[in-house]
Amino acid sequence: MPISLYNSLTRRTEPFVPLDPERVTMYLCGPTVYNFVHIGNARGPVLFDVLARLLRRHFPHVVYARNITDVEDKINAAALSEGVPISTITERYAQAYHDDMAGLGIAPPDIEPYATAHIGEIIAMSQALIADGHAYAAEGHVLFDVASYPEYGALSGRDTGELIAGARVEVAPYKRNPADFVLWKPSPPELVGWDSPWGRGRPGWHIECSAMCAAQLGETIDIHAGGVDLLFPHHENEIAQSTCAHGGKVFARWWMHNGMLTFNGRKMSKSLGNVLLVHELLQAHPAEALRLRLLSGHYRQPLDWSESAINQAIGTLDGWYRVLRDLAAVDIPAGDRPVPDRVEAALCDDLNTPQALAELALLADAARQSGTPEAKAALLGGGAVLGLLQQDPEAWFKRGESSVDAAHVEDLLQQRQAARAARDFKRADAIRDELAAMNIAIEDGAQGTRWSIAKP
RNA sequence: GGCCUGGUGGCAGAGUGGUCAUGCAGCGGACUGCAAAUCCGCGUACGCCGGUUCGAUUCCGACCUAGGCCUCCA
Repeated sequence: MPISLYNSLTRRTEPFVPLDPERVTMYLCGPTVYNFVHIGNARGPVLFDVLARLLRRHFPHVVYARNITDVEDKINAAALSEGVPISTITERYAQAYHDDMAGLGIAPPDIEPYATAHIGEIIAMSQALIADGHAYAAEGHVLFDVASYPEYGALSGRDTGELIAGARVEVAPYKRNPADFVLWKPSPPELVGWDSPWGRGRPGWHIECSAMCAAQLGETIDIHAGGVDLLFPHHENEIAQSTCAHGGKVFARWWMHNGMLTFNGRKMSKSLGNVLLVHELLQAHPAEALRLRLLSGHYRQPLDWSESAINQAIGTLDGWYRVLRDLAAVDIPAGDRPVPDRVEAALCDDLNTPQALAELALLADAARQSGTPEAKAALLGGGAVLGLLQQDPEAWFKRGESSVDAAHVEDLLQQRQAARAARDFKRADAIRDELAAMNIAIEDGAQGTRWSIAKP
């Protein structure tokens, strides 16, 4: 089944054909580790995790890199305000990031390059750009000369003249052109810095990704992904740097951009301060519900986040897990869960996760009605490619169980059963009310009475 | 101001030139001691106005409106 992906560069959905089918390369712009990440930051990692899994099913060798930006001015600011070295900040938040990603069921990338481990490459790339007339040094800075690259603006659909006319870019006296951007900048003694041909300094943000891509994946990569907010200027600048540094070679063959997550209709961002942190959400909600919500809209569309949206996701998962619980006796070995064609087809169609979820709902329905091992295997297989339905159903329904006294619940259920047998329904209902007050929901079925946490 | 996306039933959210999205919630019925779950059934959905067409939610144009980027940002 061929994969088609929308390419931001051509603005069309095109059949995905890697440069080298034996080695498919993908890069996602990772976090700058100066703070906890919010749920909007997690949208890309979740989506491109699903994409990486899809690619791995189609190609024998996929190299997926997601970087850690561990040198950047915001890190410096955080380190300064806490009075600690930047490594204290970056190590703390890189660890938090890993915890958050794992919490959301995101598989680690194959490679996780750190910017500070690529300073040599960054300097070398800057030197190469200067040597070829694409960059210049001025007052301890190195700047990319936008005028030297006529294709600049191809990704974002802007032309250089328009950018200059925009006049909202920083105008610094050492810039030849207001649109020129920094590759290297000087560091005062109190800030982290590395020796370079231009004095002690630190890299600009854009070139870090270019250097890490080239070092880890090669000069031309198949897919470069990130949020649309990075499309300009970050990705535009990456293209300019990498293309010019590599003799005009195509930098990334596919550009993929996920839409923004909004909260109350506004983009969720640290600078706006309307953020919901992943590690806090993970404490309050089941991880799969967060993941389902992130996958429930098409990746290129904006997606709004709300409490009710999470509750809807929980309701959906309840239904699916109920099917699995009813089929608990049917054992499906982990290796015997094929990916259903219709789920695969949806994902192959430009990663249409909402369609894949609709297919999953139909599979759940089929499994509920037929109860066959094949149907259960299909449901599990479909869930797995989306990172859903990975838990034991009992665990799903009894999450948060530690807060209740299970023995006491069982005791009450036995008392209720006795009352029912004696046709003392008033007493039975009173016990049910008592359980409800304890946040326990019960269900009488052919196999006896089940209980679960009503609102974990 | 420039560039770009969207506006689908109570909510979420795909998709398509001409019978179906799907999920959550709701309503009616069956089942159940009653619930829950399950099963059956239900709701004149496609911003507004024109145009193209035998036929448009789907194509084209205008308008209204929401959001993103143009500055750090996933």
